[in-house]
Amino acid sequence: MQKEIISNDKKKLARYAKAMAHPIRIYVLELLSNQSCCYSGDLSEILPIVKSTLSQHLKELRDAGLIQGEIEAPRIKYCLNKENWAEAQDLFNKFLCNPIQPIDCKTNQ
Amino acid sequence: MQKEIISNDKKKLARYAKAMAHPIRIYVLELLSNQSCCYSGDLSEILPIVKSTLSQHLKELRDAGLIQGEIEAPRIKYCLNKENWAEAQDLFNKFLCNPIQPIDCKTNQ
DNA sequence: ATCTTTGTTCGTAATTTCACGAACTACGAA
DNA sequence: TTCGTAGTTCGTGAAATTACGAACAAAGAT
Repeated sequence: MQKEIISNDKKKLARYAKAMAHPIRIYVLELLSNQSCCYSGDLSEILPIVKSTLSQHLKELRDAGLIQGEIEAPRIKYCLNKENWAEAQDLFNKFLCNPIQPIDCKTNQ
Repeated sequence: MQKEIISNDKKKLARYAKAMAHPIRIYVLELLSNQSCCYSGDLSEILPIVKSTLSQHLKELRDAGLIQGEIEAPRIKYCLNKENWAEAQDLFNKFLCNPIQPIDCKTNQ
C-alpha cells in the first residue's frame, strides 16, 4: 500500500459524478430510478436531441456502469444497474456527510 | 410556464455534478467538509499537480458555487459555500432517493 | 525600493465532450 | 426477399477540459 492521496473511492465518485454532469443524463437516471425501465425510443420522443446524441449519452451512462441495456426485439430496454447505482448512492451519501445507508424510495420491481 | 422537460433542478444538479467530476476536486471538497477551511498552499504541497492546475480546479469549484475564497494577507483561505453546499446536498439526496434532509455530520465551525 | 511568497492568468497542446447528419446493423413484418 | 423500425457507429466540427510552464500581480518582509 501507498500514500494514495487520491483514494479509489474518490476516483469512483468522480467517475459517477462525471456521468451525472449533464442535464439529459440526470433526466434519464431520474426517470429510471422512478419507473424501473424505459426504451431509448421513449426518451428520443421526449428529449430535444437527435437519436445519435441520445445514444452517446446512454453510452456514457453505460460506460460509467450506472445503466444497462437489454435487447428486446427491435428495441432496447434500459434500466439502472442496481449494484453500481447502490454503490453510487453509498459513495455520494458518505461524501455529502449524511450517514444514512441507501434505501429504495420506491420499489423498482 | 412551459413544458421544460429539463427542469432547473436538473440543470443545477448537473452543474454540481460537473464540478465534482474530478478526483482532485472531490479531494478538496471532502477536505473542506471535514475541516472547515484550508489554504491553497496546503493543497499544493499535498496534491500531485502544479499550482496553476490546482488554481484551475479551485476556479471550477468557485464557478460552480461550491467553495469560496477569502483573502488573508499573502494567502487565500478557502472554505465551503455553505448555502450552495446545502443546496447540492439537498438536490443529490432527492435525486438519490434518500428522503433525508441534509445535516452536518461534523460541526464545521 | 527590492525581494519573497502566494496565487492567478496566459499561452500552449492533447484529449474529451457534445451535437448533428449520414451510414450502417439487426431483426421482425409484409 | 424486401421493407420498415430501432439504435448504434462514423465522420465532422466547435467548444470545453486538463495539464504544464512562464509571466504576472499583490502584499508583506528586508
